[in-house]
Amino acid sequence: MIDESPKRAATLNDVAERARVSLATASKALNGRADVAERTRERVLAAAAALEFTPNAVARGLTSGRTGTVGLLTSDLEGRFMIPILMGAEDAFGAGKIDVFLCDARGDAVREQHHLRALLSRRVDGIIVVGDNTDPRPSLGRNLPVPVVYAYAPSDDPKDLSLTPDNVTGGQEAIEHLVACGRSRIAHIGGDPAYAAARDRLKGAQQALAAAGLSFVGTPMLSEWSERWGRAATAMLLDRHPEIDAIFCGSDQIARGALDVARDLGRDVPADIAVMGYDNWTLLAEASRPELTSVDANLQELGRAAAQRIFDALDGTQQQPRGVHHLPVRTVIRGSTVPRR
Amino acid sequence: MIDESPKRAATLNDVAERARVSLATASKALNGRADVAERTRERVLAAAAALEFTPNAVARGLTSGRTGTVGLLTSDLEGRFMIPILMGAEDAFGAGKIDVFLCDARGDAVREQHHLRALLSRRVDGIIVVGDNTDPRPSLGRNLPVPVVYAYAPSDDPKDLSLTPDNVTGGQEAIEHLVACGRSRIAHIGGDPAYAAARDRLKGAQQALAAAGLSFVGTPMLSEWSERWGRAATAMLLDRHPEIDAIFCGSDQIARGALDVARDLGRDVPADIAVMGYDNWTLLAEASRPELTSVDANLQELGRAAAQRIFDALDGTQQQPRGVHHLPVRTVIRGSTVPRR
DNA sequence: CTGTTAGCGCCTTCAA
DNA sequence: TTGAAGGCGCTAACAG
Repeated sequence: MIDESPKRAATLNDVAERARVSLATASKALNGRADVAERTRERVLAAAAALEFTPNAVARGLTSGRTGTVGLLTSDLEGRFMIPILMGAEDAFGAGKIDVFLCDARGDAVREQHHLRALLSRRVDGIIVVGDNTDPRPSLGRNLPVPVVYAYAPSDDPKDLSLTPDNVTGGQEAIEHLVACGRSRIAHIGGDPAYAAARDRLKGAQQALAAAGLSFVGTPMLSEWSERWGRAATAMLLDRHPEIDAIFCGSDQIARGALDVARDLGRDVPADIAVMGYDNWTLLAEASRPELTSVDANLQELGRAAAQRIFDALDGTQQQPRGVHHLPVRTVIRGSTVPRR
Repeated sequence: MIDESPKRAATLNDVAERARVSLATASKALNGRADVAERTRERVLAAAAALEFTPNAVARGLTSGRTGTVGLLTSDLEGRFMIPILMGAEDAFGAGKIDVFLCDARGDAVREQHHLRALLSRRVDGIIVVGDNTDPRPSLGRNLPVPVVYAYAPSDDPKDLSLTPDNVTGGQEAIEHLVACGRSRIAHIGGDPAYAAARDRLKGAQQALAAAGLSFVGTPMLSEWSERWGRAATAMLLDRHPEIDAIFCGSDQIARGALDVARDLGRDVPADIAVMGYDNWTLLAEASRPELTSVDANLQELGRAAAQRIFDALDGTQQQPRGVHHLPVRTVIRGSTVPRR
């Protein structure tokens, strides 16, 4: 007879009774503790199996104080940056025995506060706050009862721990790569200058140019994180400065627009003009013609690191580090800067 | 003196002591029950506020049997389809007082089983299983102790409840739109025929064509869900059948490739050729030149619906529905099929 | 080795 | 209107 109705989950008590032992003994047996006779343990395990016993982590958490649970508080799930970070964190935790509460605040402070309360009431062991840009964001506050790590968007409170990609170095590396490819007449098309990301990448690029005894051709153009802007800016650029031999773009979307216009105008990439993107959004980078060289922020690694910090804080052995940490990026080279052999 | 170290969360007992009432009274006062004197209630609330008391949902769940928690079991977080579904579900739940456990099985059955155990041990009130394609997937099994809803990828067990977009109707609507735009020499470039999505969309398209007394120009070409394939197929198509006046593509990526090649070959879109995509991935659709008409699967709505089914099951009032439900799609019209005025 | 007992934090009867 | 007591499922001392 197959029971199709959802059944009540078996409890440790049920197991104990079936195995004809006390509740405590059943607990010990199932938790693999030494002070249980082997035969007894077998009986208990058999009973547990027969009953499809699933230990109640909720009850367990009540006693231990640990729930084996962390909160992931994002400000915009849709954002392209959330996902890899979230994956990295989920990955690092999933390896162990921790589950992740996902909360999307939709960029709304009130909703965020609401979710924070909910997470605390569920007694999460830690919280990761994920932003969708690298501008500092308001801190959740000090002395919360659990460790908090800010990922991508740093907290505005230096007492908090924040992990964010190193956009300045990213800009540097981009220019260094272009220079290494023999380019010297380089232009820049960036994203919205209201974003720290746009400014930091530009800053790094300018530092690297100066170090190489160069400077940008024309004024760096910052406006919008869009393909459309990439197209418009490239058209202007090639019109005013036909001599440029490389464009460093502030995002892959912008770069994609640049590629399209360069092609329309009959310029060969990378022979005439090298084009670099930023973010290494493979979906765009690998679908481009030619494929796009881009700077990767290692977001999955960043998510993993954030999870690791939570672990560390839980172990409590180490002093919880503070401040904003800038994590390394890496340049992924493809056909838009180096011709295929 | 500011305490910077994480502090122990206050318990109901602390509140009761501070308010000089019994634990039971404090509980009643905080839960807004009637049988508490107004002055007493005020004292309790004040004490709770002073202590920043956050009720322990874990302990509460122990007694009530409900944890106010559901599991979201995805097979591939990266997948483009997860996110809107996940958002819809998170949205629907967030409106109430339910939090979501996110688990990414990485497409691995073993890991999925592992996560399932974890979710059950945490006594989630329900589970949503999200797939990244519309092919039937193995059921988690019958008579689990909680309600389960399959989203996007249906379960292979008809006794389960599955919500999946109606790709056949989507294909129909696409063709109907093209026909309404006055096109009659229509070709199809689809994705990987190993996917039900590719076959279903084609099937719907053929039905609609037949209904209009038409048939595809050339043989429908199915191969890969990529821009590259869109480019290659379009080049072949325009070479063999220069007379075609519309291309229905199985995805926005394919359509994007088609647009690019049409432009390269000097064809005007939409004047000479109308191009339709599928999925309404705004990132691609709105960045195209011209912007791309596409079929939207209403995934966020689908996620919301899945959440709603969990709610219904929890209320327990209604009989849990079963079987595969095909949810409606909608065509989003943009410049690639209808010229801007 | 095994079982008894006391909580973990909260809610819910049931008396007082 | 209040408070004492029991229990949710489990673990961690202690005794036996």
